[in-house]
Amino acid sequence: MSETIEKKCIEKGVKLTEQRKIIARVISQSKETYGESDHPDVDELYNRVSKIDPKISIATVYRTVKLFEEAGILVKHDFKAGKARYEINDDHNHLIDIKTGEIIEFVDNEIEELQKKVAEKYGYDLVDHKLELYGIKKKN
Amino acid sequence: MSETIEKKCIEKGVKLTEQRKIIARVISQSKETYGESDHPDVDELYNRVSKIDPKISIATVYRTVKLFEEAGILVKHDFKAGKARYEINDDHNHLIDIKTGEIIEFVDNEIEELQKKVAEKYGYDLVDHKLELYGIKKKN
DNA sequence: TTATTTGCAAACGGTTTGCCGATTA
DNA sequence: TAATCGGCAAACCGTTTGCAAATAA
Repeated sequence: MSETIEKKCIEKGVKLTEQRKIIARVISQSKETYGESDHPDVDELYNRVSKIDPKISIATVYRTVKLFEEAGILVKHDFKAGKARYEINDDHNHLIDIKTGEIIEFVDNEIEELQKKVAEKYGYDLVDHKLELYGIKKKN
Repeated sequence: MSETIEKKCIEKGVKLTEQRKIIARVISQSKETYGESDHPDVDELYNRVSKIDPKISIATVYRTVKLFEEAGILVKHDFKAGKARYEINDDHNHLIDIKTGEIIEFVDNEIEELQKKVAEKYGYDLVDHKLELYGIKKKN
């Protein structure tokens, strides 16, 4: 599981340097290591990467995530503007707990279908979409 | 139509100064003046406001849109991170043309319903949502 | 070798803030 | 009058970039 990004780099012809491999692994393993709702920002990524190789600079982290994004390997989120988060591009949506900040990932095919229909209706081909739900946990 | 924001300020107990009135009007009238797909960023807002009263500072524009947002009058968007846009909070979604940047507003009750269902499913009350579709215009 | 990548530190750009005089209730 | 607001300029902070050294093809 945790070499997904490296594989995709090879597929897409992205050169794999030592630094990029380390960054790729940190991202790939983030959920396994930190739990399902882990969505580290670039700074946090940099912290984790630093533990493996303290010589990697934050500029390299920024350059690398941007590179991976441009290759379609990662997607960028701005849940809270001013601090970008990147994660593997596997096309799910987010339900965000506005009290705790917890992030739940979900997929819903019905919604997906309707989105396509809306785009069609306006004469567009849907190439991407972003859906974020913000909620408060029910007490029961 | 174009005093909506002022009315809401009164309802919500937001003090209306001269500067705030001008900013409110510029926002209220943006679509009438600049067309349906007008989504000015703060800088552009500042430009338009300056034409009415050149003494209003950009700091005031920032403080005011934030104030209106906190009062629930405006919503903030970060379509392209790094440049916030504010518009009247009337709960529509956006279809964005990735080639031209054109922004189409739409509402779809079916999608809305499904969103609530998803939140429910995870034990949440939906309090807000953000849906952005990115598309390319079909040639036909 | 030739091209690409990295680390460093400085620059950038949108946004916020401290100060203090002006305005408002 | 007491409290809030607004203008200015400086600070802030996430992100990008120019440069020279290091690495890869």
